[in-house]
Order: sequence, then structure tokens, then C-alpha cells
Amino acid sequence: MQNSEAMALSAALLAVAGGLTQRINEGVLARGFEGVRPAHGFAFARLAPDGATVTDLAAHLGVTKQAASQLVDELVRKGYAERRPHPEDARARLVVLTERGWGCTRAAEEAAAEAVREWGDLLGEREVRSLRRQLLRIAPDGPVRPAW
Amino acid sequence: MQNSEAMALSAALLAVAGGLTQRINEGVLARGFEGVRPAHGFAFARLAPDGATVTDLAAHLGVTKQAASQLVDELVRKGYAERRPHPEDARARLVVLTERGWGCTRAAEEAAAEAVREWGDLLGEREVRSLRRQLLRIAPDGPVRPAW
DNA sequence: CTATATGGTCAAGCAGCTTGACCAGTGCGT
DNA sequence: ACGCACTGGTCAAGCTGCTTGACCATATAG
Repeated sequence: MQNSEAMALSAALLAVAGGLTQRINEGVLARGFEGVRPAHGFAFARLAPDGATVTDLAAHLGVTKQAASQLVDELVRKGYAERRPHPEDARARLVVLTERGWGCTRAAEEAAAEAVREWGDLLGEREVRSLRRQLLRIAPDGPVRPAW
Repeated sequence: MQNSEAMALSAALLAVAGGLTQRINEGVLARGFEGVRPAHGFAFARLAPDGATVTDLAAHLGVTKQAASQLVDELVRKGYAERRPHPEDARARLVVLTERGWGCTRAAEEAAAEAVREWGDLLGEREVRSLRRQLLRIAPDGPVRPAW
């Protein structure tokens, strides 16, 4: 594959990612969850299963723990999360989603599903499943980083 | 497709996009082009063919023209672009890439090709072409927006 | 029981964006 | 040909989200 084709693939991928991010964010806002930014979604993804510590969240987001702490402050202030004492470590605090936080997470899933449905209209269900499988196989682990 | 599957697809897409962005940026830096941020790449993409005005660039990046102007200042200061008088409009200035700017563009293409080659190792050439075709079909136009 | 490592916060600073005000040049309507 | 709204661009000030640096409280290894 030529460099220019690789660049076309990269550009398309980034354009799709950017558009998807925007779509999800707008969908979440439209469902009544105010003051939510795209970055919050990635925090939600980490907090959702069982909560997380600020340090853990910082590592996941690839930012300093101070930045993660500020982000948590914001989520707490807006009613999406709360800090609880950590059950096993008196230094740490466990950040967990509130009921509103869970609602926001579901709203994000709905918005994502809406966007993916449109891809289904363009490509067909079969191709979307293929896309999903391919992306899952090449997705890196490590900290989540902004696409640009 | 269930909402949770759509979310898994979305998360994978954004993870791949984030990783790709990081890979390209690191590759460009490693090739000796200092002080380049991911955002610059999208400016380069617009400037490359025939140059562009600041206002045009701003629309393409989805930011104010003041922000675009500052970005151009930075590119000029670092030797990647230069401002020329616009041949058809005395108000406007045409921002064009310098030779170093073109070198940086080529470096980005090489770095992208490197990342895509690894996908080829994981998926096979055939699947990568399929991925490319699918993404090109669902890529939105409109301004380029940060993935989060 | 000390010494070092780890989780978290406070404070200050900085980079990249925004809004608002403004000037220079364009080009349409009359 | 001329007035006037429009457009391209810059200057200045301010905000937001991040960083670095300093620090405290608790945990853990020796």
C-alpha cells in the first residue's frame, strides 16, 4: 500500500472518529445531560464498572492526577459522580457514578447506537460487523489519548 | 445491533484513532520535525495542495479565524509555512507550505504508512483494504473536529 | 519503627482557545 | 462613481484545562 493510500485511510479514520465523537456528545446533550464534554465520556467508561481512584483514572486518561482530580471535581459538582472512602485504603477515595451518571452513560450508548445505525444504512449490517471486528483487533490498549 | 455493541465499536474506533494520532505524531517528531502537534497535521492537509487563507483554514479546522491565525503564526515561526500576498485579493494572504513543511507532510505519510503496515500484519492486506473502503464511505465531510 | 513509596490535594503558571473591537480592502446597489 | 454592508485579517483581553512543584496523610518494606 502506498503512503498516500495509508494517509487517505488515516484521514478517513480520524474524520469518522471526530464525527462520531461530536455525534455522541450532541446526542448526550440533547438528552438533557448538560455541561458534558467528550473527555468526560472516557472517564465514565473507566468509572462505570466498579468505580476507580483518581490515580487510576489519571493513568487511563493519560493525564496527571491533578488534572484527573479536577475532572472528578467537575463531575461531582454537576452531579454525575461522587467520592467515597476507599474500602481498603484510607489514603484513597473511590470515585463512583451517581444515578445521573449512569443515565448519562446510557444516553451515550444510545447516541452511539444511533450513529452506528446510520453506518448500517450506508454499508449494510454485515459490513458494520466486519468493521467492528477489524477495529477491535487493531485497537491498542494503554491510555486513551485524544485523537488530535 | 445492541447499544452495548455499538458502544464497543465506538470505543474501539476512538482507541484506534487516538493511537494512530499518537503514532503519526511520534513518527514525525522522530524524523526531526520539532515542535509539531497533532493539530498541525490537519492544517498541513489543507495547506498542501495550493495553500489556503486563514479564514479557509479556520473553517476547515472548526475554530475561529483568530485561533487559525495563531496556529499559522506558530507554523511560520517554526519554518513550516509562510504567508504570501494573495494573488487575487489584496485583503487576503495565502498561507503556503515551505520546503520544510512539505518534508514534514511526507514524514507524516511515512509514519501513517508504518502504522497501517502493522494493521496489515494483524488483519492481512485484504482486510485493511476493506477497512479503508468502509471508512471512506462513512467519513463525514464538514470541519475536522478533535476526536475528543 | 524508621524510611520510602503511594494516593490525593493546593497553588501557581502556561498554552490554546474564545469573544470583542477594530482596520483594510472588496464589490454590490443605486 | 460613490456609499455602505460584507469579508479577510489582526490586536487585545480573558477563560479553561492542562502542567509542574510543593506538600500532607496513609501504606508498606526493611
